[in-house]
Amino acid sequence: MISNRCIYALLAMLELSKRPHGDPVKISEIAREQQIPVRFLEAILRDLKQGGFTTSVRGKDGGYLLTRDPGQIRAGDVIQYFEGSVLDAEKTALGNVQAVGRQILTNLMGDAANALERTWNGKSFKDLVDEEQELRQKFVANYSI
Amino acid sequence: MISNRCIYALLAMLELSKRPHGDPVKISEIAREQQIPVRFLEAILRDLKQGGFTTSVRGKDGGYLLTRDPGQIRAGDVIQYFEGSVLDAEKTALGNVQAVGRQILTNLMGDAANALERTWNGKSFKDLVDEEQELRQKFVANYSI
DNA sequence: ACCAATTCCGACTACATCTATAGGGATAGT
DNA sequence: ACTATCCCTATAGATGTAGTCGGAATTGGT
Repeated sequence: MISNRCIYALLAMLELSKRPHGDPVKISEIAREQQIPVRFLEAILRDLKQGGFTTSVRGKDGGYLLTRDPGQIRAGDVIQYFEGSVLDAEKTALGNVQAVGRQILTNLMGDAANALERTWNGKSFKDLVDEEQELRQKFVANYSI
Repeated sequence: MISNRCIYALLAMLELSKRPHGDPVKISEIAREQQIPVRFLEAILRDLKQGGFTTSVRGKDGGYLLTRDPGQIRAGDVIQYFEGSVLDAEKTALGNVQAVGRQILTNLMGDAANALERTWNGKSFKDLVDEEQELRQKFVANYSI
Protein backbone atom coordinates (compact mmCIF):
# COMPACT_ATOMS: atom_id res chain seq x y z
CA MET A 1 0.00 0.00 0.00
CA ILE A 2 0.87 3.60 -0.42
CA SER A 3 0.62 5.79 2.69
CA ASN A 4 -1.57 8.85 3.02
CA ARG A 5 1.56 10.72 3.93
CA CYS A 6 2.90 10.01 0.45
CA ILE A 7 -0.37 10.81 -1.27
CA TYR A 8 -0.54 14.15 0.51
CA ALA A 9 3.06 14.81 -0.46
CA LEU A 10 2.20 14.23 -4.10
CA LEU A 11 -0.83 16.50 -3.86
CA ALA A 12 1.27 19.20 -2.25
CA MET A 13 3.88 18.92 -4.98
CA LEU A 14 1.11 19.10 -7.54
CA GLU A 15 -0.22 22.24 -5.95
CA LEU A 16 3.22 23.84 -5.86
CA SER A 17 3.74 22.86 -9.48
CA LYS A 18 0.71 24.86 -10.53
CA ARG A 19 1.97 28.07 -8.99
CA PRO A 20 4.37 30.55 -10.59
CA HIS A 21 7.91 29.41 -9.89
CA GLY A 22 9.72 31.32 -7.14
CA ASP A 23 6.65 32.43 -5.25
CA PRO A 24 6.40 30.99 -1.70
CA VAL A 25 3.11 29.24 -0.98
CA LYS A 26 1.79 29.01 2.58
CA ILE A 27 1.11 25.67 4.20
CA SER A 28 -2.40 26.76 5.07
CA GLU A 29 -3.07 27.63 1.47
CA ILE A 30 -1.95 24.24 0.17
CA ALA A 31 -3.94 22.57 2.91
CA ARG A 32 -7.10 24.44 1.99
CA GLU A 33 -6.70 23.89 -1.74
CA GLN A 34 -5.94 20.18 -1.48
CA GLN A 35 -8.03 19.46 1.61
CA ILE A 36 -5.21 18.12 3.74
CA PRO A 37 -5.12 18.41 7.57
CA VAL A 38 -2.89 21.44 8.17
CA ARG A 39 -0.86 20.10 11.05
CA PHE A 40 -0.18 16.90 9.16
CA LEU A 41 0.77 18.72 6.01
CA GLU A 42 3.18 20.81 8.02
CA ALA A 43 5.17 17.70 8.87
CA ILE A 44 4.96 16.40 5.33
CA LEU A 45 6.27 19.59 3.79
CA ARG A 46 9.19 19.42 6.14
CA ASP A 47 9.84 15.90 4.89
CA LEU A 48 9.73 17.16 1.33
CA LYS A 49 12.24 19.83 2.25
CA GLN A 50 14.47 17.26 3.88
CA GLY A 51 14.26 15.27 0.67
CA GLY A 52 15.42 18.21 -1.38
CA PHE A 53 12.15 18.70 -3.24
CA THR A 54 11.26 22.03 -1.71
CA THR A 55 12.78 24.94 0.13
CA SER A 56 11.04 27.27 2.49
CA VAL A 57 10.95 30.88 3.55
CA ARG A 58 10.23 31.54 7.20
CA GLY A 59 8.44 34.40 8.86
CA LYS A 60 5.78 36.61 7.46
CA ASP A 61 5.07 36.13 3.74
CA GLY A 62 6.93 32.85 4.03
CA GLY A 63 6.00 29.54 2.52
CA TYR A 64 7.26 26.69 0.42
CA LEU A 65 8.68 26.54 -3.09
CA LEU A 66 9.95 23.87 -5.43
CA THR A 67 13.69 23.57 -5.81
CA ARG A 68 13.46 22.41 -9.41
CA ASP A 69 11.21 22.88 -12.38
CA PRO A 70 8.06 20.69 -12.26
CA GLY A 71 9.17 19.13 -15.53
CA GLN A 72 12.26 17.81 -13.84
CA ILE A 73 10.67 16.15 -10.84
CA ARG A 74 9.10 12.76 -11.36
CA ALA A 75 6.25 11.36 -9.33
CA GLY A 76 8.45 8.34 -8.73
CA ASP A 77 11.08 10.48 -7.04
CA VAL A 78 8.64 11.53 -4.36
CA ILE A 79 7.14 8.07 -3.95
CA GLN A 80 10.58 6.53 -3.69
CA TYR A 81 11.53 9.06 -1.04
CA PHE A 82 8.47 8.46 1.11
CA GLU A 83 7.98 4.76 0.68
CA GLY A 84 11.46 3.52 -0.04
CA SER A 85 11.74 0.65 -2.49
CA VAL A 86 8.21 -0.68 -2.59
CA LEU A 87 8.10 -4.45 -3.06
CA ASP A 88 11.67 -4.81 -1.88
CA ALA A 89 12.14 -8.54 -1.37
CA GLU A 90 14.84 -7.88 1.21
CA LYS A 91 12.23 -6.48 3.56
CA THR A 92 10.18 -9.68 3.52
CA ALA A 93 10.72 -13.29 4.48
CA LEU A 94 12.49 -13.62 1.14
CA GLY A 95 15.41 -11.65 2.46
CA ASN A 96 16.29 -13.88 5.37
CA VAL A 97 17.07 -17.15 3.70
CA GLN A 98 18.87 -17.68 0.44
CA ALA A 99 17.61 -20.70 -1.42
CA VAL A 100 17.02 -21.31 -5.08
CA GLY A 101 13.28 -21.57 -4.43
CA ARG A 102 13.17 -18.11 -2.99
CA GLN A 103 15.27 -16.61 -5.70
CA ILE A 104 12.41 -17.17 -8.11
CA LEU A 105 10.02 -15.11 -6.04
CA THR A 106 12.66 -12.48 -5.46
CA ASN A 107 12.96 -12.16 -9.22
CA LEU A 108 9.20 -11.91 -9.60
CA MET A 109 9.07 -9.12 -7.06
CA GLY A 110 11.94 -7.43 -8.84
CA ASP A 111 10.06 -7.52 -12.12
CA ALA A 112 6.99 -6.08 -10.45
CA ALA A 113 8.99 -3.33 -8.80
CA ASN A 114 10.49 -2.40 -12.16
CA ALA A 115 7.07 -2.25 -13.77
CA LEU A 116 5.96 0.10 -11.02
CA GLU A 117 8.92 2.39 -11.32
CA ARG A 118 8.62 2.54 -15.07
CA THR A 119 5.04 3.69 -14.60
CA TRP A 120 5.52 6.51 -12.19
CA ASN A 121 8.95 7.58 -13.32
CA GLY A 122 7.29 8.27 -16.64
CA LYS A 123 5.33 11.19 -15.23
CA SER A 124 6.80 14.50 -14.20
CA PHE A 125 4.75 16.94 -12.18
CA LYS A 126 4.47 19.07 -15.27
CA ASP A 127 2.86 16.12 -17.03
CA LEU A 128 0.43 15.69 -14.17
CA VAL A 129 -0.52 19.35 -14.09
CA ASP A 130 -1.11 19.25 -17.84
CA GLU A 131 -3.28 16.17 -17.49
CA GLU A 132 -5.30 17.86 -14.83
CA GLN A 133 -5.82 20.84 -17.07
CA GLU A 134 -7.06 18.59 -19.87
CA LEU A 135 -9.36 16.72 -17.58
CA ARG A 136 -10.78 19.90 -16.23
CA GLN A 137 -11.56 21.12 -19.72
CA LYS A 138 -13.26 17.89 -20.64
CA PHE A 139 -15.33 18.16 -17.51
CA VAL A 140 -16.44 21.69 -18.34
CA ALA A 141 -17.21 20.64 -21.92
CA ASN A 142 -19.43 17.80 -20.77
CA TYR A 143 -21.10 19.94 -18.21
CA SER A 144 -22.00 22.78 -20.53
CA ILE A 145 -23.61 20.65 -23.24
CA MET B 1 4.60 -3.80 0.76
CA ILE B 2 3.83 -7.44 0.41
CA SER B 3 3.23 -9.36 3.64
CA ASN B 4 5.23 -12.36 4.79
CA ARG B 5 1.96 -14.20 4.95
CA CYS B 6 1.56 -13.77 1.21
CA ILE B 7 5.19 -14.66 0.49
CA TYR B 8 4.83 -17.84 2.50
CA ALA B 9 1.62 -18.63 0.67
CA LEU B 10 3.42 -18.30 -2.65
CA LEU B 11 6.25 -20.51 -1.44
CA ALA B 12 3.78 -23.12 -0.26
CA MET B 13 1.99 -23.06 -3.60
CA LEU B 14 5.34 -23.39 -5.32
CA GLU B 15 6.17 -26.39 -3.19
CA LEU B 16 2.82 -28.03 -3.91
CA SER B 17 3.29 -27.33 -7.60
CA LYS B 18 6.48 -29.34 -7.64
CA ARG B 19 4.84 -32.46 -6.26
CA PRO B 20 2.94 -35.06 -8.28
CA HIS B 21 -0.65 -33.93 -8.62
CA GLY B 22 -3.15 -35.66 -6.33
CA ASP B 23 -0.69 -36.58 -3.60
CA PRO B 24 -1.38 -34.90 -0.23
CA VAL B 25 1.59 -33.04 1.22
CA LYS B 26 1.91 -32.54 4.97
CA ILE B 27 2.16 -29.08 6.46
CA SER B 28 5.30 -30.07 8.31
CA GLU B 29 6.90 -31.17 5.10
CA ILE B 30 6.20 -27.91 3.31
CA ALA B 31 7.40 -26.02 6.35
CA ARG B 32 10.67 -27.90 6.43
CA GLU B 33 11.28 -27.66 2.72
CA GLN B 34 10.51 -23.93 2.48
CA GLN B 35 11.71 -22.97 5.94
CA ILE B 36 8.46 -21.49 7.15
CA PRO B 37 7.34 -21.53 10.82
CA VAL B 38 4.99 -24.52 11.04
CA ARG B 39 2.25 -22.99 13.13
CA PHE B 40 2.16 -19.95 10.93
CA LEU B 41 2.08 -22.02 7.79
CA GLU B 42 -0.81 -23.98 9.20
CA ALA B 43 -2.93 -20.84 9.27
CA ILE B 44 -1.77 -19.80 5.84
CA LEU B 45 -2.64 -23.11 4.24
CA ARG B 46 -6.09 -22.81 5.69
CA ASP B 47 -6.34 -19.41 4.07
CA LEU B 48 -5.30 -20.92 0.77
CA LYS B 49 -8.00 -23.53 1.18
CA GLN B 50 -10.54 -20.86 1.99
CA GLY B 51 -9.46 -19.11 -1.19
CA GLY B 52 -10.08 -22.23 -3.25
CA PHE B 53 -6.44 -22.81 -4.14
CA THR B 54 -6.02 -26.01 -2.18
CA THR B 55 -7.99 -28.80 -0.61
CA SER B 56 -6.96 -30.95 2.28
CA VAL B 57 -7.19 -34.47 3.57
CA ARG B 58 -7.50 -34.92 7.30
CA GLY B 59 -6.24 -37.69 9.52
CA LYS B 60 -3.26 -39.92 9.05
CA ASP B 61 -1.55 -39.62 5.66
CA GLY B 62 -3.44 -36.38 5.23
CA GLY B 63 -2.13 -33.16 3.83
CA TYR B 64 -2.76 -30.46 1.26
CA LEU B 65 -3.20 -30.59 -2.49
CA LEU B 66 -3.77 -28.12 -5.28
CA THR B 67 -7.29 -27.87 -6.65
CA ARG B 68 -6.10 -26.98 -10.14
CA ASP B 69 -3.15 -27.66 -12.35
CA PRO B 70 -0.13 -25.42 -11.57
CA GLY B 71 -0.30 -24.15 -15.12
CA GLN B 72 -3.73 -22.73 -14.41
CA ILE B 73 -3.00 -20.83 -11.23
CA ARG B 74 -1.31 -17.48 -11.57
CA ALA B 75 0.93 -15.89 -8.97
CA GLY B 76 -1.32 -12.88 -9.20
CA ASP B 77 -4.34 -14.90 -8.12
CA VAL B 78 -2.71 -15.71 -4.81
CA ILE B 79 -1.34 -12.23 -4.28
CA GLN B 80 -4.71 -10.71 -5.06
CA TYR B 81 -6.36 -13.03 -2.58
CA PHE B 82 -3.98 -12.24 0.26
CA GLU B 83 -3.34 -8.58 -0.32
CA GLY B 84 -6.49 -7.43 -2.00
CA SER B 85 -6.07 -4.77 -4.65
CA VAL B 86 -2.64 -3.41 -3.94
CA LEU B 87 -2.35 0.31 -4.65
CA ASP B 88 -6.10 0.74 -4.49
CA ALA B 89 -6.63 4.49 -4.43
CA GLU B 90 -9.93 4.02 -2.62
CA LYS B 91 -8.07 2.84 0.45
CA THR B 92 -6.05 6.05 0.68
CA ALA B 93 -6.78 9.69 1.18
CA LEU B 94 -7.59 9.77 -2.52
CA GLY B 95 -10.78 7.88 -1.88
CA ASN B 96 -12.39 10.33 0.48
CA VAL B 97 -12.66 13.44 -1.57
CA GLN B 98 -13.52 13.70 -5.21
CA ALA B 99 -11.78 16.58 -6.87
CA VAL B 100 -10.22 16.92 -10.28
CA GLY B 101 -6.80 17.26 -8.69
CA ARG B 102 -7.11 13.93 -6.98
CA GLN B 103 -8.44 12.19 -10.04
CA ILE B 104 -5.03 12.58 -11.64
CA LEU B 105 -3.30 10.73 -8.86
CA THR B 106 -6.03 8.12 -8.79
CA ASN B 107 -5.32 7.51 -12.45
CA LEU B 108 -1.61 7.26 -11.82
CA MET B 109 -2.19 4.67 -9.11
CA GLY B 110 -4.50 2.81 -11.43
CA ASP B 111 -1.82 2.66 -14.11
CA ALA B 112 0.67 1.40 -11.58
CA ALA B 113 -1.73 -1.24 -10.30
CA ASN B 114 -2.30 -2.44 -13.85
CA ALA B 115 1.42 -2.69 -14.49
CA LEU B 116 1.74 -4.80 -11.37
CA GLU B 117 -1.06 -7.14 -12.26
CA ARG B 118 0.21 -7.58 -15.76
CA THR B 119 3.53 -8.65 -14.29
CA TRP B 120 2.39 -11.27 -11.87
CA ASN B 121 -0.60 -12.46 -13.80
CA GLY B 122 1.87 -13.36 -16.50
CA LYS B 123 3.37 -16.14 -14.42
CA SER B 124 1.65 -19.39 -13.56
CA PHE B 125 3.09 -21.64 -10.89
CA LYS B 126 4.15 -23.98 -13.62
CA ASP B 127 6.19 -21.16 -15.12
CA LEU B 128 7.77 -20.50 -11.75
CA VAL B 129 8.64 -24.13 -11.15
CA ASP B 130 10.19 -24.30 -14.61
CA GLU B 131 12.21 -21.17 -13.93
CA GLU B 132 13.44 -22.64 -10.70
CA GLN B 133 14.50 -25.79 -12.51
CA GLU B 134 16.44 -23.74 -15.05
CA LEU B 135 18.08 -21.66 -12.38
CA ARG B 136 19.08 -24.72 -10.46
CA GLN B 137 20.72 -26.20 -13.54
CA LYS B 138 22.63 -23.02 -14.22
CA PHE B 139 23.82 -23.06 -10.65
CA VAL B 140 25.05 -26.64 -10.91
CA ALA B 141 26.73 -25.86 -14.24
CA ASN B 142 28.65 -22.95 -12.77
CA TYR B 143 29.58 -24.88 -9.71
CA SER B 144 31.01 -27.86 -11.55
CA ILE B 145 33.27 -25.91 -13.90
C1' DA C 1 10.74 47.42 20.59
C1' DC C 2 6.86 45.06 19.68
C1' DC C 3 3.44 42.26 17.20
C1' DA C 4 1.63 39.05 14.01
C1' DA C 5 2.31 35.57 10.66
C1' DT C 6 4.66 31.83 9.55
C1' DT C 7 7.81 27.87 9.47
C1' DC C 8 10.21 24.49 12.61
C1' DC C 9 10.87 20.86 16.18
C1' DG C 10 10.03 16.98 19.11
C1' DA C 11 6.98 14.37 21.54
C1' DC C 12 2.84 12.02 21.79
C1' DT C 13 -1.73 9.38 21.46
C1' DA C 14 -4.73 6.41 19.36
C1' DC C 15 -5.43 2.98 16.30
C1' DA C 16 -4.79 -0.63 13.12
C1' DT C 17 -2.10 -4.35 11.13
C1' DC C 18 1.11 -8.05 10.98
C1' DT C 19 3.80 -11.92 12.78
C1' DA C 20 3.81 -15.70 15.07
C1' DT C 21 2.35 -18.79 18.75
C1' DA C 22 -0.71 -21.59 21.94
C1' DG C 23 -4.14 -24.77 23.44
C1' DG C 24 -7.13 -27.82 22.44
C1' DG C 25 -10.86 -29.97 19.09
C1' DA C 26 -12.13 -32.89 14.97
C1' DT C 27 -11.04 -36.57 11.71
C1' DA C 28 -9.23 -40.67 9.70
C1' DG C 29 -6.31 -44.76 9.21
C1' DT C 30 -4.56 -48.91 11.69
C1' DA D 1 -8.00 -47.09 21.41
C1' DC D 2 -3.92 -44.81 19.46
C1' DT D 3 -1.60 -41.72 16.66
C1' DA D 4 -0.87 -38.51 13.03
C1' DT D 5 -2.80 -35.03 10.96
C1' DC D 6 -5.62 -31.00 9.87
C1' DC D 7 -8.89 -27.37 12.08
C1' DC D 8 -10.51 -23.43 15.00
C1' DT D 9 -10.21 -19.50 18.17
C1' DA D 10 -7.78 -16.51 20.81
C1' DT D 11 -4.05 -13.69 21.82
C1' DA D 12 0.54 -11.47 22.84
C1' DG D 13 3.93 -8.50 21.10
C1' DA D 14 5.96 -5.70 17.76
C1' DT D 15 5.59 -2.34 14.36
C1' DG D 16 3.75 1.24 11.60
C1' DT D 17 0.48 5.05 10.41
C1' DA D 18 -2.47 9.04 10.96
C1' DG D 19 -2.90 12.90 12.84
C1' DT D 20 -2.36 16.25 16.90
C1' DC D 21 -0.14 19.39 20.25
C1' DG D 22 2.50 23.00 22.54
C1' DG D 23 5.64 25.92 21.98
C1' DA D 24 10.24 27.77 19.90
C1' DA D 25 12.57 30.33 16.08
C1' DT D 26 12.39 33.53 12.26
C1' DT D 27 10.92 37.36 9.51
C1' DG D 28 8.51 41.63 8.10
C1' DG D 29 5.73 45.61 9.29
C1' DT D 30 4.75 49.45 12.37
